[in-house]
Amino acid sequence: MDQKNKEHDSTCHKLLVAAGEVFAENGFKNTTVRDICKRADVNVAAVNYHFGSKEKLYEAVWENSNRAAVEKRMNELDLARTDDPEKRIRLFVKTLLRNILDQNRPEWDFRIVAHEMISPTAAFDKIVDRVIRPGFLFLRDIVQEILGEDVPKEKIEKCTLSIVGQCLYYRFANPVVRQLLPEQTFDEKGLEELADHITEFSLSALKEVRKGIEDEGKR
Amino acid sequence: MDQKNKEHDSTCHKLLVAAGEVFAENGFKNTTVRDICKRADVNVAAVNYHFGSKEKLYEAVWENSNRAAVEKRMNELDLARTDDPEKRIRLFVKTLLRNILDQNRPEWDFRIVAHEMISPTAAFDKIVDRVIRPGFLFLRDIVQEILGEDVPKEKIEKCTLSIVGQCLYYRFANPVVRQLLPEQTFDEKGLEELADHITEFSLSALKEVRKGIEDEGKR
DNA sequence: GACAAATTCAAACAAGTGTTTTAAACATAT
DNA sequence: ATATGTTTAAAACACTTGTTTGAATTTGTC
Repeated sequence: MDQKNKEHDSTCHKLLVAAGEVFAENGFKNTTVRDICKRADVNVAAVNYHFGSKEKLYEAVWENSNRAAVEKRMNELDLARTDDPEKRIRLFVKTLLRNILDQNRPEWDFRIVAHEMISPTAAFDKIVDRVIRPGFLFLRDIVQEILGEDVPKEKIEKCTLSIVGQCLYYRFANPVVRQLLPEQTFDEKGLEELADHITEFSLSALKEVRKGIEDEGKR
Repeated sequence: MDQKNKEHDSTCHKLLVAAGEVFAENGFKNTTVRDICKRADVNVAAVNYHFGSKEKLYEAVWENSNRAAVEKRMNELDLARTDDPEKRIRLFVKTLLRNILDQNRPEWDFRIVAHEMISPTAAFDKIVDRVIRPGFLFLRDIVQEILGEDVPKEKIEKCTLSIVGQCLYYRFANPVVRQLLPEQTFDEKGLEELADHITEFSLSALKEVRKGIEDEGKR
């Protein structure tokens, strides 16, 4: 509502920061405005005064955090425009894993996405259109390039999701992974190894898929 | 608490059924005992009378649904004991997808699991030990068999998660998939195609991984 | 049928929720 | 300095939450 005040310790700004953290931890419904205000060190009434309602604060948090995050991610992806497709996939996987798993950068965007996934709010459509679909299309085009022109659209899309699925599993099922594979770390080294594995696994599969299509073409 | 009453229209039983559905839809925190009781067509006090608390009802729901589900799933898997590894993977993928995606069977177990994933309750450890780990080990052994003895444990585990990751992505990110790929269906035909794709993709990758290991061994 | 135990029910309770109110504190411009 | 509009603060409000109460009803047993 009142977003002109962006100074670093204005009530507005403190609320946006605190709300982002708490929403990410607990989801929309499980978060109380009192929790947010306590963390922001701000009066309870501030939420409704500055944003109108808890819901509008949620939207503002998303709107605000998203702009920067999406921009950054698209920049990371653009870095890889010039390389050959295989290197681009490697970079895509690596930056995706870093974005969703690196514990050093408190990018809680993805935690909010995870919550949205099972109980969507009004923000859901925006999320898909602005952060998920661009990444999907980016990867799809690379897969397309590797598989060639003769591969049906559906196959390309399924292969694309097979790649992102391998990555996102570690985010969505993170507690499971930690219990199943206690020795797996998510520091720089762990992420690197994971990215290498997923890339190798996926490129191997893509290569075979293409071979299969070509053989089919010859018959 | 009082689980001797298992007749199909006892208050206890009605509560367990209704609670399962509502918990699956909304998670633990977002579910109200009044919602549950309304759906069960039962008085509000019944929850506390029969189960002691909302929390104990949640545990009872899990305990109850789980026994049958796990047993069924293990039976499905056992069916594939005799076949060759590739066929076993195909069957594993197919039954997994069916369990988590088939909209005809109201197996809401996985929806509860999804909720547990982002805000775990006390039930989480049981979930991993009783339903997730057995499936993981089952698949891991097949992957082991395909890749051979010389492959390091970590590689085998990563490959295993690459396979289940492809499947579970369609569960966790289901709303995204529906928006990204509107033409993808989850009926019998759609699941079949999906299972075929994931199996083909994964087996291709595994084959290449093994080849890579063997080549490395020769050097 | 009568008695006791188990169960159901409507109502109320205490605690927690988002929001509103009212007044005080603050800033800014004349 | 005064007046005006903006921001903060404490308290209260209306509502929902899980839970409890105590009476009514059903059930089981002799």
